Amino acid sequence: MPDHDSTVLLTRHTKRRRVDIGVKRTVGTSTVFTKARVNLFSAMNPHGSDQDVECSVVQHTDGDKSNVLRKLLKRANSYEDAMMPFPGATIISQLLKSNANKNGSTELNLQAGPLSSTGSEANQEDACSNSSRESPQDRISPFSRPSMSQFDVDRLCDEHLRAKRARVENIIRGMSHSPNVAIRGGENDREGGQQPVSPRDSYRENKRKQKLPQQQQQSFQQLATARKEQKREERRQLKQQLEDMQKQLRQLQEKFYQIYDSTDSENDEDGNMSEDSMQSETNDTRAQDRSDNEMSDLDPGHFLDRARALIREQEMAAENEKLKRGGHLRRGQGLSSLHGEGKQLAETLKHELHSTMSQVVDSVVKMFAKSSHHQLPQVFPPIQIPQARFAVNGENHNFHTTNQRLQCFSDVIISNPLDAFGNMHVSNSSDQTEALPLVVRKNSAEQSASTPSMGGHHSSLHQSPLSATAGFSSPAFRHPLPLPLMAYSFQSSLGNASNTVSGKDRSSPESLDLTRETASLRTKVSSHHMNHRPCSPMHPPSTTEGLSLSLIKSECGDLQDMAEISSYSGSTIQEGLSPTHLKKAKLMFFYTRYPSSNMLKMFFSDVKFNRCITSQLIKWFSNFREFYYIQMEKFARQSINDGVTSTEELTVSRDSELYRALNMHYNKANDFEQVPERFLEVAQITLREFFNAIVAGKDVDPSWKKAIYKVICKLDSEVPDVFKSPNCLQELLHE
DNA sequence: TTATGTCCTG
DNA sequence: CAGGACATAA
Repeated sequence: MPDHDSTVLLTRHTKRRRVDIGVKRTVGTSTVFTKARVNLFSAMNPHGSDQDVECSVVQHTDGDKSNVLRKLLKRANSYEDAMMPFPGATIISQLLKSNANKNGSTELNLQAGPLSSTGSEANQEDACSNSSRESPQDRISPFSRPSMSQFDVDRLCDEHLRAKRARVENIIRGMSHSPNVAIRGGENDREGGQQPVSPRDSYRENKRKQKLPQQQQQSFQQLATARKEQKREERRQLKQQLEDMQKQLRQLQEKFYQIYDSTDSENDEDGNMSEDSMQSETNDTRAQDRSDNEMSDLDPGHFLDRARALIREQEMAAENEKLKRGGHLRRGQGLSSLHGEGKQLAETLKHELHSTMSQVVDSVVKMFAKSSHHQLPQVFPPIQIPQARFAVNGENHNFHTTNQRLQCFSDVIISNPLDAFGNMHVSNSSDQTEALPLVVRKNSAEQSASTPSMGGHHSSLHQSPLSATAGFSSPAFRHPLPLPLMAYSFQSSLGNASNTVSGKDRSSPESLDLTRETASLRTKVSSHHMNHRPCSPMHPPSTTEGLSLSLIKSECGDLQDMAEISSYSGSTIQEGLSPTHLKKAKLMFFYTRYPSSNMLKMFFSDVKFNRCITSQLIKWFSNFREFYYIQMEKFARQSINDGVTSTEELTVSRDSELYRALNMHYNKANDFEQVPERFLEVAQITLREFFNAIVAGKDVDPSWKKAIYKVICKLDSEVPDVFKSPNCLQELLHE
């Protein structure tokens, strides 16, 4: 039984019919949650022991899930944290690290199972480090051969091996500039090789080395050299690409500066602006020098860094441009023609710049992803480096495919789906037809640069619900103008995405809260239509939890509907209901209390109807009626209390308080001056109906209002045709 | 099942 | 005003 049935209704005068039926209501998880919250937080139900047990179980699983999520988030954060101190760290090393973490966590989670209470963070960390500590002994390579256990043979191989290993490690070190990874690899190395070893240790070491049979070693050598070649080749390609990019950028910058010059010559107040542009130019050259220097020691991380830096520079330039334009605008000294021209050019340039940068970043990322895809599995499995920590319970997971690794990688990165939306939409920026606010661009550009696996590489990702929603929302974001329903659609896309992503758990309290949050924010988004984020990114844990657990039941969450919505993005038909529509609906309520959905479609012809719009409109009128009937009941009771005995005394005029209350609700600004007389009549009839029913004591019947509703629904009048016009409000209010 | 409506909550 | 739970008619 739901809580309000048991608690609230006790104190209520009006009993709902389904109070009785309520017994039938299944004890769904959601009600259990509600109950659990009541139990846990209000301690209002000290005797519900059975339910408490149930609740604790459910709560537990939920807690575990959120633990997992928190962990994932934390890992994602720690990934970013780790990135920060080591800007030179290669993506590969980071990838390895994140994978180590990721694998550790997922493995353990699988082990522990969702119901286990041991899935605590500390436990995981312990297990992780344990596995890494014990891995040298525990690891069993599939290539190991028992016949290599002879001590002499080992010794013969030893030096050879050592040389090879040194080479391999050089390669790895060349790839990874990350100090921590390098150090860790070194530690591992010293552990086994360079320190003076006791016989026992050396035995252990030899035992470990047996895991590399000679044949394997030979092929490994070949692989290493082949890989070197490959890397050189890719290096060349990347270098060339970067040079091309830089060339393009320089050209674009020159265009920019031409504009600067043309305006600067006319205005000497822009000294600091020129300085800024100079600075960015010097930054550019300096950075270029640096990158040229590092070109010989190329690694993909630098490409990304470089790309990011370039984006920032371009954005700075663009911003300066914008500021300058603003300045000119303010001064407005006959520059209007030049200004318009320049602005247009600037817009074009900005767009070009942005799309170029996106392409470049994407291609670099793709390159990198490809190279890592090829190289990782070849090089790393046989080498004894920290991936040993992947081994859990003697099982070696070094042989995970790169796809898996990348999947994990991206999983961690996309821990905040909202950010992911942002990324998606910006990585498609070739579609972008209008300049987005710089802040947004900057943010997302950086993000897209820092999420390499999200580029074209992960084709499966593009089939995912996430991308579906992104694909849906990006056209919406492209229209900065009236998109009030964006919130609605956004919410539905969230609901849909999470629905598909993680199954059918739609009963967490968080999800409810999230829904409310989005709901309450929805209207805000409506009025500030460019606010892309109904859910604050300030609370990634709750947001993400809400998303993945949530599975908001969304009435319009069908892909079909979303496709409908998106397919209409280009037309003049609005995708959603605006405050204007609400106002219009309220005015229509003066004529009709029970509009049919067909009628609504006729009168809101400027809205693209789908199921969700229809139900929203219907809901509006339902809410209007609710208010209307509440007022009626209130005034009826009031008049009874005031001693009114005959319905004849009950009249509704434009002066009456009842009318004022209603008018205040449906016509707040009172700018609609043609409230039909019929409305007053209907209101009066309703009031009398309520009065009679109450006097007759019918209100003891839980459904006593139904009879009244039946009467009232027949009193609808025709809505004037003016309301069919999309601009009816202007016509109605300014006549 | 779906569409619609009501009641309740926030 | 919106969402959820539920009822009910079609």
